[in-house]
Amino acid sequence: MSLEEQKKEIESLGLKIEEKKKAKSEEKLLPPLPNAEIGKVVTRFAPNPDFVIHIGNARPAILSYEYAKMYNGKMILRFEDTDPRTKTPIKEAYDLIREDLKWLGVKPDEEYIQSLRLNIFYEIAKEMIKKGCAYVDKSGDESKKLLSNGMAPPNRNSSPEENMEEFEKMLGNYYKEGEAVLRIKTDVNHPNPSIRDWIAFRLIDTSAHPHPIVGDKYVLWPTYNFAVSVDDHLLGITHVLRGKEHELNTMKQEYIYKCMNWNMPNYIHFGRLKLEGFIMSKSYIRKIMSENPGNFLGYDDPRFGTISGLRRRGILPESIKEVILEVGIKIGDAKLSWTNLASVNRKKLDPIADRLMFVSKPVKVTVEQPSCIEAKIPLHPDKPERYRIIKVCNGDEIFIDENDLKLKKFRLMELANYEYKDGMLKFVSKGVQDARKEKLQIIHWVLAKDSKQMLIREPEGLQFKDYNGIVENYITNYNKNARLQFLRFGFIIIDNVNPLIGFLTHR
RNA sequence: GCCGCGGUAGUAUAGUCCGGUCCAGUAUGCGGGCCUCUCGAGCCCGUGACCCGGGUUCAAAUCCCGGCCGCGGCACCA
Repeated sequence: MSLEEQKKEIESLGLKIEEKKKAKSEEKLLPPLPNAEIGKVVTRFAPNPDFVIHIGNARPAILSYEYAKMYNGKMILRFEDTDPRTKTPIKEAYDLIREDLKWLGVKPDEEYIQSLRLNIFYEIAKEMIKKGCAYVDKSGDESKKLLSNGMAPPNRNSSPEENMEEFEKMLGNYYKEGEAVLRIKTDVNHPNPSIRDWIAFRLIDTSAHPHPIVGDKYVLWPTYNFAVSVDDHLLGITHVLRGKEHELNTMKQEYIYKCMNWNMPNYIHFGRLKLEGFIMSKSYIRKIMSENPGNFLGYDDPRFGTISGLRRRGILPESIKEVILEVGIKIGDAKLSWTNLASVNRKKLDPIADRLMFVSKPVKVTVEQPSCIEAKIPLHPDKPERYRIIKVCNGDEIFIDENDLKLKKFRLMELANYEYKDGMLKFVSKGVQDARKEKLQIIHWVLAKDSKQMLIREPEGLQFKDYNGIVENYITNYNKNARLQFLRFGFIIIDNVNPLIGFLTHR
């Protein structure tokens, strides 16, 4: 069978599995959304493009997409890149996030980039100033102090006209960073100090901190809560699915909706999602990568909990989707166990991964047998029509795992039964029945003259456990990213073809 | 410290709103068996949980109060 045919085969198989799984996950429906009407639900996934996304971000992304689909609505991707200074967006991150979403099967209907919408935010800000809902505050830390004591900053009662003039000055580069902010009038006595007249716009010196998309074109930038409220409304978002770290933001945003007389979307806040044993934190990943350059393979290092890391490790997007749907929208935190993800993934991999033999602790032994034997070994136990033939003759050298050799007597899978004596592998009998009768262990093996060296790396926390082993030469029929099962070893993914390097996805 | 929110087996989740059908379902893990020329998959059996203490009630995982534990927020970050 040609490689092309094989691919088709796998695809057709993969599709079947997909269908099977779909039927299953349709049984497990997501709970209904409040106030949701078929055809009218609009959700959004709004990442900050300052890094790649991880499995925790995948939760709002997948749920937003799935709910939109469930209600025949639409889902919007919105890049929230309104801080060129402390959370500076990375130019490449926009595409990397798009790629990760595509891989996850999340297909947004529309896409927006907030840094390209600043004029819209300015217009809404002006409306709010006219309505007396916002004011320009030039008192810096003094205002902060006053507010924390429940008192009004000096400019709080300026007229809309005065504020408009000041706002234009902010826009016109009249003030420097830190000299003026636009505040939303809330309640200076609100029990939570951070809600008291929160800041909607601040000045950022973009000549010193250029934005990756708009450079130094703008100095006046909206804060998260302002930009989010305006865009959620303007883009017609009906349901916001986000982490519980935003609960307070929802309260802040309410003031905008009230002032503008807009209807608030429905909010669903869920808990934090962690993947046991994986690093997810952007800042920590960045830190260890810069502290140990050369020790990590990139943001897609299989030891990281990033989407690209899991992909590179060999996890299937359907597996991620399945566990995310399983976790659902509970407010409580969830620690996904790796065993669980691995088990879900294994079941999806099992029918599509070809089986090959790889000896992780190879010992070379010579066989002694009366004649040549041809082993016809299926590439997959369920598909006996796809196979390779390995011919073994007297005097050939074979690699066997050091632990298996201790068994002394065993069956080489699909070949024959042998006894290890005097440093030689002596032929005993051929039939598998004999092996069964004697309860011989069936072990894997690799014919030396038909083999390749391969490095398999098992991610273990921040380390790799490396296996410098020997694999069948047949592996050259597969490309980078091919997923295989090495018999009695585990599921692997080919990361590099020359030299041969793979990652152990899981056992 | 202050504000808010949670706590079902090792892990994840169903049930909690509208108390009885829950001596708590499912998946995974673990133990055993079957099947299989893999230590994978599949099939079967088993194991294992309502944070603690009070209260309300004929009846509480479900309602109320207190405690303990955990999480989130308290930015000119998102």
